[in-house]
Amino acid sequence: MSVARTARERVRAELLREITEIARRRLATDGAAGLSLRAIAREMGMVSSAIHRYFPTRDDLFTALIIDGYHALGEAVERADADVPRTDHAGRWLAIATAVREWALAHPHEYALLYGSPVPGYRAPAATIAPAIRSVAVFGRIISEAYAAGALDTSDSCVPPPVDFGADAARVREAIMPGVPDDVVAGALTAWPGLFGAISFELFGQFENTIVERDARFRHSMACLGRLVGLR
Amino acid sequence: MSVARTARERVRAELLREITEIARRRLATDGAAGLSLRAIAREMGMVSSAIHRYFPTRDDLFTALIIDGYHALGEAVERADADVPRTDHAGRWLAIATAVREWALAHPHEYALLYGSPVPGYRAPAATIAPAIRSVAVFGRIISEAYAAGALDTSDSCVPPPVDFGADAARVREAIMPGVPDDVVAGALTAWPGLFGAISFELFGQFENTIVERDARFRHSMACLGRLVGLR
DNA sequence: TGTACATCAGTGAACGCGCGTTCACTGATGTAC
DNA sequence: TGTACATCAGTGAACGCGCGTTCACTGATGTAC
Repeated sequence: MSVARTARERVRAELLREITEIARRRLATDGAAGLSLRAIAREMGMVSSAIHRYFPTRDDLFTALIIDGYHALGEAVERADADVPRTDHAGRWLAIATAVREWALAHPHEYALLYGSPVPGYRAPAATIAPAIRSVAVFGRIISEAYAAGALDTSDSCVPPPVDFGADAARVREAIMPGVPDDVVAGALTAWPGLFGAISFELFGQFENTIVERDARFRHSMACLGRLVGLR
Repeated sequence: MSVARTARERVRAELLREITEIARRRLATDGAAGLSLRAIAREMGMVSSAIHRYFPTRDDLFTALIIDGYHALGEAVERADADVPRTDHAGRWLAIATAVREWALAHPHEYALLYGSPVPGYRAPAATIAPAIRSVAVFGRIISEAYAAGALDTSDSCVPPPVDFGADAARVREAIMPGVPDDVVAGALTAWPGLFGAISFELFGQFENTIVERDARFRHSMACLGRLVGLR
């Protein structure tokens, strides 16, 4: 019964884990587009067709990797946020930004899979949407709480948002930033992509031969972007 | 003599052009990693080996595409800058940012080649460095001229840069931003990657199902990032 | 506890593709006298 | 202007690889009575 059934199921779960682990490692050498089911099967000592028992299709493996990646990043962000006093909103922002960067530096190819160029021929299914939101939801919570606490200094931070931005702002507010007015939402939608711009530039080589003190530069950039939303 | 010699050379130049044109088109369906010399040769009605007369190696084709891409983007940015009165520094910033975005939207796969995930196994040779600077050099010029004209309002724009940032700032100043003090260089190094973060988010699907008014949002973001350097 | 049956994992062969690069070669174009 | 030679473009065959996916199959594991 359930013990015996678990025996088979446990092996299956373990193999699923091992496949994605090898796949993650192979991303580094082959890239997402070059990821090969056959190569993974070979590395596992399996015959090439056996892998389809676990991932019927190459795209299914991608989907699993993407979902895992978003969750891993989201978890790192949640942990980083939890380590900072709730009322230190600027500190929380810096902490989660740093967590994203550190995760990206530690897992550059997974980061590229999530935030780099899309894989040609692959369309992410709906199942990837919810995990994708996990990290940005933490950011939204920080902004919400800071605003509710009256801790945002928006005196000079940004120009007023355009009038036709209301519907988009409402969507964002509803999803991850309850109670926050349009202009703050707009600022947040500059700061958050700004974080990923900074990381992508660093990771994809745009700072090569120019920027050496990358930690310092990053912290400073994040402080600037934080001020833009009123975090100081 | 030179007329006859040009006959052959003109055919060669034309074929080189045609090959890169097909390659650019194929980027859309195959992605950079999937770009195939054989497929290009096929499309040109050539035998597959003939293409090596033009690009000895697949990597040589990549290099050509990257250099062409940086130049095309750089030219678009230069043209956009030229259309705005020299003293309207904030307007020039918005114009070049918009030019980058429009070029990216019109050539998403070339943009991905330049600013997306690196192609596995390909290392960009030194010949790509100079063209890569062309667009950011225009940005640097705008900042330099604005600063020299006393047009930057840095009163509240950003926190002071970290002390160990001096050497990096000096390198940037020397290369593209003559005469500009460290704190403004630091701000510029937040705004510029911020621009690419905004574009990559839009292009790589992070705004899907959320942001509809993308032009408005982009303009607003750029205004915020501009203020961060003191452009207003 | 033992037996009959159903489920599932992994095998091995095959289908039908694709790729980059090399090499000896033919024939056209260009050059020098 | 004409001839001899050198350069170059394109051919076709080959080398040695790779891939995703399907399918009939064996044999082990799990389930129900």
